[in-house]
Amino acid sequence: MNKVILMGRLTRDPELRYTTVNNTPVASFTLAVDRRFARQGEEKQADFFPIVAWDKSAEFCSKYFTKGLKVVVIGRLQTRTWDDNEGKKHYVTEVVAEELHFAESKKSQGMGEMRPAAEIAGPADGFYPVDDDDELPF
Amino acid sequence: MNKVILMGRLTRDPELRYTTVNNTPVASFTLAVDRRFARQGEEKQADFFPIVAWDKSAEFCSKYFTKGLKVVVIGRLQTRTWDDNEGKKHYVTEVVAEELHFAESKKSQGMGEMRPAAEIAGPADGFYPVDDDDELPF
Amino acid sequence: MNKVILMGRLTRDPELRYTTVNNTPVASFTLAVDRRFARQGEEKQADFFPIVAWDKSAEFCSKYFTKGLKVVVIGRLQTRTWDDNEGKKHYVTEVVAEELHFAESKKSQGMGEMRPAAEIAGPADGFYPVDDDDELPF
Amino acid sequence: MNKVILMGRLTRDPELRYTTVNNTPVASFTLAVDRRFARQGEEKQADFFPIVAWDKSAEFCSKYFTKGLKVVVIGRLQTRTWDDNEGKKHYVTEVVAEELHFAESKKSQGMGEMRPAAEIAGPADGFYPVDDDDELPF
DNA sequence: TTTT
DNA sequence: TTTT
Repeated sequence: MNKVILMGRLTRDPELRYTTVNNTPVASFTLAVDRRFARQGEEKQADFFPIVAWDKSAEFCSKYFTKGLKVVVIGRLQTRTWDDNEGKKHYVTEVVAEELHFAESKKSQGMGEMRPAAEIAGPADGFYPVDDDDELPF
Repeated sequence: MNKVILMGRLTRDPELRYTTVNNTPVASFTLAVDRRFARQGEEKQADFFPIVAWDKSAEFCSKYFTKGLKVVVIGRLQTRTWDDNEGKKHYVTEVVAEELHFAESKKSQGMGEMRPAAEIAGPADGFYPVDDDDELPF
Repeated sequence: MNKVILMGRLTRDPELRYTTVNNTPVASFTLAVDRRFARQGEEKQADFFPIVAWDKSAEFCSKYFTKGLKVVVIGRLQTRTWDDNEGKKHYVTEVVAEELHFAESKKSQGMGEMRPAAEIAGPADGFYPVDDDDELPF
Repeated sequence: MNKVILMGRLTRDPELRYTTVNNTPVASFTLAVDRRFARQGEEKQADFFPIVAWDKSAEFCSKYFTKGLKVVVIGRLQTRTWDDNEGKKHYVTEVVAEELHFAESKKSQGMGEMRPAAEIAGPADGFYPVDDDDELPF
């Protein structure tokens, strides 16, 4: 069992790429999540987490998510390693999105009513993403 | 382990009461949670869940939550029984709130900027600051 | 957003049925979830929640889950109404399983190694259950 | 909102330390979380996440958790930076434990019956009884 | 650098 | 008996 639920704001527009092997869409962005309200009126703090979305959800992201938007990400924690140019191994912990939701009405963005976003899943998964985002009326 | 995470809107203002024994504040309201977007373009559906909050969180609720507001409730599922006037036993499943968050900016309610809601907890608990991570000894 | 995570024990073997319309498999059982450890050594308490599983997961349940087994259920809360024989409306809150996991090794049940159970989903959903439970080596 | 739920095994005994400032107990360990069953019969994979627990829960950890034990960790994701001996900044994402549960009976460890683990919380917090629901005023 |  |  491995479940993560985050609510926060995009620090930038999602970046959409495609895997070289299967041409699978992958989107990535960073989510700024406010820490719990500190009582003594200290300055507001946030954590920044890398989010990865695959396939339909990758496309969904890059289509509807923009810098500053408040969203909910439900997914799983995953670790990835990469080697820097000195050949040193680095460990990155990121959230693989399984569900994406809007967390505030987007009138300010001219997108009308808020609604739950599509249910999504990764490519290495046994189940496949729903495409109900295709029916989103905007 | 028993954890529930819901995002939805209050169907009415929270109702604040006090226990007869310890005069503990208890707030209750109903949360309307939209079902996932129905594919065939059916009418939008929602589930309605009874939420109970205690102590600080009870007071917090009744102070800042109002009918129609979109909030996130994190808590635990619990079952309660009560007897109706015919002496029949009824079973109610409700969510005992452990954390409450605003899920949209509340400009319309004249509260300015959105911010993370107070962290709340059970009756024997209070607010507490969360800057503990500064002290990591390694 | 609507997410529930429960760990507990089956109070009875799951009951498997089929919908009259599509012949969709539906399994149901009750999960006994211990309340948080009370400090003063009071008697142990539990809550009892109705769980519903659909399709592949329904079959998975009725095949591998038995009375007394400790499992983790991840899913969503849902409300259902039914009318009793006096024509009175009743509201039931139940958990629709989306993922099922074993929570303890099942040597005592003669099933060898423990492993994460299949990822599953409901029938009214846009995505469909994985069938990796077919590859479970028992 | 920031919630993580993980089930996995300790890769080593927890390490208990104390902050220099307040002498607050801090325990840390790594949790190996199996990835969802790989379909093509690939070798089993796991992710490894750093867990941090404070105060009561730190002591609880170091007392009852041991290498190889299967546990459930509920907490929040957090980012921390540290500088290596070359003065380079490193980013670590870790899980701050808010609740800890045993996920399997521990007969092999000579502890008799399995039971729900103690509920734990942040530094300014303590244990608390949870029989509050008896007092519902309605 | 990892657990069963 | 329900919210936008």
